[in-house]
Amino acid sequence: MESEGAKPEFKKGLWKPEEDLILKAHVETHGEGNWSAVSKRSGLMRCGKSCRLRWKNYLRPNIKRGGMSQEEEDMIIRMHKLLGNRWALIAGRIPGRTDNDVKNYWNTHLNNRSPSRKRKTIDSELDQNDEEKQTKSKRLRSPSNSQPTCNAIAVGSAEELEGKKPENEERGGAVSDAWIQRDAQSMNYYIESPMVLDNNATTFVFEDEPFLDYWDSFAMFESLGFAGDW
DNA sequence: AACGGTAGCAACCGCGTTAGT
DNA sequence: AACTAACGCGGTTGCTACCGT
Repeated sequence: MESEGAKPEFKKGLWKPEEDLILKAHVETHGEGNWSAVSKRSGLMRCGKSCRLRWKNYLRPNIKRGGMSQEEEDMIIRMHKLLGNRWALIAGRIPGRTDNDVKNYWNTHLNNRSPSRKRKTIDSELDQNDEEKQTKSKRLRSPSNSQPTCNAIAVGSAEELEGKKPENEERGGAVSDAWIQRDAQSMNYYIESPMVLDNNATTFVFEDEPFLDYWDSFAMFESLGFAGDW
């Protein structure tokens, strides 16, 4: 029962190129932040939230468009194993990719179960036949339609990656620590079922190597605060 | 060629957290 | 300390393009 005129009518739906230009120009001159003021100052009839999202997911510099590389895909898989649905955290490890990107990619390419999308995919068993079906479908269009080859890479724990303990367990879903073995003496984690990929850009861990030695520097940095904890 | 079904992306919504007053 | 506004995140939905029949 909002009285007319009480609150401005914000535009919804897809952004037009000219709106993008306005927003981009505005942010470039005024900087990020204070999104609620952006619509007023810029003349865009979009709510601040919408502006922020558009900037963050699309207009920001260094945003990567296009399909995920095999490296990125592997990274997503590994990180999801660790962190669950913490898309922002996962995206933070993949330069140029946004949480929305990662989330969408996971839901469409990697997560066969696709729980949020209740389309009639018929069988709930999701066996190998499912893969056949998918192969028949649009996945063929994708240049990188190969299934993930990495299904067992997990290092550290979600707490380590975040540098804190999760306040809310249910948020972010299941974090599988089952992959991780910890050496009581060396106090290092080991992968239980590692898969070694010949790829320098990623941080896969060899069976006999303590993961900290291989973890990327950013993660290392983040872990430091936690490392003294135990 | 037309139609229906589906995948994929973009954007919205609701809620929790944080910062400012 | 309490309240409010802004921000950030994850879940969900809408729309469009594409594919198979």
